[in-house]
Amino acid sequence: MRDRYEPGEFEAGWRAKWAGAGLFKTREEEGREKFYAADFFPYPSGAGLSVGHCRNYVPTDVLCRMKVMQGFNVLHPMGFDAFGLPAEVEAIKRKTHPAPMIDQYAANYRRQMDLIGVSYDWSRSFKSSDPEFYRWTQWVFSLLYKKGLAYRKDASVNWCPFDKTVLADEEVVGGLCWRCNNPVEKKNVPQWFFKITAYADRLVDDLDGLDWPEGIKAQQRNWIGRSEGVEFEMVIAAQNAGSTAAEHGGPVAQQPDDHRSATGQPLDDELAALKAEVAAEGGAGDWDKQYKIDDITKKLDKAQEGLAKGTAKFERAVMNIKPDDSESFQILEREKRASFRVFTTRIDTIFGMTFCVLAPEHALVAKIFDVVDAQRSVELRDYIDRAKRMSEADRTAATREKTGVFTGVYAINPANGKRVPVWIADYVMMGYGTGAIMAVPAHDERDHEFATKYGLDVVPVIAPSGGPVATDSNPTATGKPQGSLPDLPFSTKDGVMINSGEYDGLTVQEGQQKLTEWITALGIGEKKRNCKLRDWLISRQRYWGCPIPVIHQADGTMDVVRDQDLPVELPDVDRYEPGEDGSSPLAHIPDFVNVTDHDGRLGRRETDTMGGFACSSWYFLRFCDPHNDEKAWDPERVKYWMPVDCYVGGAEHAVMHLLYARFWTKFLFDEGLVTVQEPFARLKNQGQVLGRTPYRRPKENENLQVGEEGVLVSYEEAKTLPEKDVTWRWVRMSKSKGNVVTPDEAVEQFGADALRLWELFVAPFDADVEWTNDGMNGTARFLSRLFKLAHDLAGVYDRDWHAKIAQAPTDGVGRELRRSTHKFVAKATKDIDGFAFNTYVAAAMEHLNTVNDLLKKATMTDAEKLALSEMIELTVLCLSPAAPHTTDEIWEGLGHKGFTYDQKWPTADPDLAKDDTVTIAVQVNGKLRDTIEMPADATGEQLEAAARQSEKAKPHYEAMTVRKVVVVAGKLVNIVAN
RNA sequence: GGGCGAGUGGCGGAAUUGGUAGACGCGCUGGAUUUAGGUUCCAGUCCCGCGAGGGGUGGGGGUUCGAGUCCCCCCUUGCCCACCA
Repeated sequence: MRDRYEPGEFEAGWRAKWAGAGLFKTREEEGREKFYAADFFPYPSGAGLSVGHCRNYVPTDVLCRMKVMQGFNVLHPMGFDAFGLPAEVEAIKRKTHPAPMIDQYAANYRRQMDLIGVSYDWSRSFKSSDPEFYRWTQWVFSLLYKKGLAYRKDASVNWCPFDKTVLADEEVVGGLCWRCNNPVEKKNVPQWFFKITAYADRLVDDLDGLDWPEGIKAQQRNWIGRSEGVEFEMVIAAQNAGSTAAEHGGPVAQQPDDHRSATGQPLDDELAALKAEVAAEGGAGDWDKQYKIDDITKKLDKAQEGLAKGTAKFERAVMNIKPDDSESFQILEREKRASFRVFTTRIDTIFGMTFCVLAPEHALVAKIFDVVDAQRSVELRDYIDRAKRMSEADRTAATREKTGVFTGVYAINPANGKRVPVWIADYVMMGYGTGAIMAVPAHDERDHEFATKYGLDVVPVIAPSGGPVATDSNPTATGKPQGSLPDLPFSTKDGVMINSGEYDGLTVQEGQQKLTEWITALGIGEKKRNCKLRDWLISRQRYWGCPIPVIHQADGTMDVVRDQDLPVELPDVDRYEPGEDGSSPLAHIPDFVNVTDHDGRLGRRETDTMGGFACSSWYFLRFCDPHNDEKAWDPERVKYWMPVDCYVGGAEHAVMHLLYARFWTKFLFDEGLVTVQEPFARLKNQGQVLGRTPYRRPKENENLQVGEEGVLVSYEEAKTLPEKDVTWRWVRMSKSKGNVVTPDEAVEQFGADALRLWELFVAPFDADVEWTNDGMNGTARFLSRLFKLAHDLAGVYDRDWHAKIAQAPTDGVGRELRRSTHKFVAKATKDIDGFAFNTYVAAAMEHLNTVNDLLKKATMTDAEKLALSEMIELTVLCLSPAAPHTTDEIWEGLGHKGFTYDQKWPTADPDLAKDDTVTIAVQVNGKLRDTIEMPADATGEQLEAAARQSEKAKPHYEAMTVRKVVVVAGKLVNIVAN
């Protein structure tokens, strides 16, 4: 047996033997538990793998290898996310076709993955661009289409003029394209969407049951952005066409409204009972009951058609418009109830509404043109046109000052009957809620900024908790008004209502409930949940993607391609560049476009393709049954393997891939095609690997991009520059930064197992790493020590140790060896399961150090020889997942045939691992003064007695009175004295 | 601005979850072996102090017999989201 780690001599040989034996072929044997682990579906970039990718693949591999040894049926597949923009862009740049290019890149990825010994079952591998795969992507599309969850509509979409493609919302980062960082524009074209919003509630609610990093769950919740509030109707009041700006928001005489009377309508018993329950519970927080109440209320309202609308109460509260003879008013009258709806999460602040804002795209804006004078109409048009032209980036720039324009019309605040001016401003987004808001400048920063700029009223209606504050409507309250309110605006929910009529004094929570009840009873509003999440824009006007399987008929209708006619194959063409106008290249291929459907009708194929995230939304299902050409999968196979027990990849996919895959899985669950509602039971994000990257100072007259602090240079150039002009920064490894360390070079220099161990050991799994090769010296050294130890013990190794060791004496060095061995077995098992790979490797090193120390004391008794046999065998097996080449080499050197991968994972004996003496800390007043060795099972009395004997501790309390002695079994004795 | 996280030797990081801070490794220092070393082995390595001892986990307070760990305030920093009503 070799006595040192010489990776060049044996590692490649073992990889060949593993492949030859089909070692990593998935087993589906009866009577074993299953374990499905997957790494994120990688796009095979031309740059190849870096040591950063390995930080994803090696830990998963270690876990899978242990699970195999523990007797699980393990599914550990790998495939390639071949379709999509990155591949197409690269192919265009290299003036080649994406298909052969991707094949070449994927082959290189596979070569590199094999090089570091990852145990993928390549017999299950596929690329998303294989027709045998995307046939079923199209099939899922057709299922979604049939359920109304895939639809086509004209949409203002994110358009990247540089990449000439439409982007999903998730692909727009700060108004810039996620791929090329160019500003994204708005463009109005027909597009395909998946109705992910229909699943928004479940996508939020089901996060709770997932073993995922909390940060990722929070990001998904935040992205979906569910919020609960009230949506209600605001009715337009007119004003004189020639009225002055001074009238904006000017107070009008308040009508003595009786809000509560509106709730006095007859209620059915159930409703009354529910309300009583809510009241009994303190009245706050129980949304489920609230929803029930709302439901019943709505039904009641419908049953008694017009109850609310027909009542005088309603007329008084809502149609409280000052009679006025202006032409505009008459038009509005004719329109009958010109109105708009607003959404608020703070209905409790409704009395503080001093104006309303419509998004420039709001439908009501067109009507307003008709009722305002010519000059104002020009102003409005001008503002709206400018808003439309503006890019998303400009419009949403956080630093931008708010702009807006008064429409000339007013709406009625239903709470107090006051007229409030209606403005148009682009800080209100058409895509969220109703595209219109009630503005409460006292308690909303954005509204406050706007109100300040345009001189609109600010009326505080909440006083933070800490005592009632005197107000107009409650002048006798005990608190002093002056200085009691913090600077406006503030948005606390921990406060009481003021300036709110009969609601004064209620807490925010009480107010929300009462006002919601009131506005619901009034019939102009109801509780509502809103989401920031929008439907998933899936179509791309690009070549390199999965074709959307739809045929447009001559009569303007659409048909989805029949299952038996799938796949709609991507035509093999020479030219596939996108058109300048944003049209799909497929649209220019007559053979593709013109189609005769199964009924013999002439039609036109849909020429859009799907964005790459469609493929990655179900590939993990295909791995369960990858070669099925009858169906996308056999439900039995998917039922067996799903869910993915452990899913590993980078945190950058927190919202896109992971949200889409969850959506498809839920949809397929609803269709009865899969048995799980969630695809990934456990998710782990590895930390990023950063490479040392040189930047030089900008030269004179050289402009830096915003956010850049220097000019990126190559290592070669950095060497030629004076030291003071170069700053080294840690930047994520990428080809473009020139800071990539490849596994190829690391394996060449240090060996695959040294690389694997270093990937595990370098830092906690989820921590970012500033990569240096130096550490691999340490892991290679460790492997050499392991070889040396095995080499030296080969002569005493008795492979029948197991049968004999029970009879051997259990004391001295032999006992110590066994203790260290079993401690390591326990630690390795626990740490691998817990993704604590760094401490797993550290424990192996510590164990080896202990063994080497013990060996110096050993006299090679029979008992010691057996303990050493056990030690070397179990140590090798427990290191097999991390350093498989090395352990197989040693295994063979010890006289075994086959692979450690096929061996049974050792089980630790807790009795053997247990210490029989422990070091007890002797503290005086919490300060360490001495340590004493005691039997592990010593009683508290014995510990205290021994501690009191300590000569080192005595001087520190002799002169004092001992007040108490704290004894912690197995840990310490603390003598408290003063 | 919001959400989540993190601050421990020269460096990466350990710490049984409130119980001996610095495991393990890198680097460094000294020694041995070697023709040589990007080799191997041995010893040392938180700071101050000759010493007994003292100080020490970003800073300040608190709870406790005892705090890296829990609570409050502050500072620094990473990532994600960002006019979402």
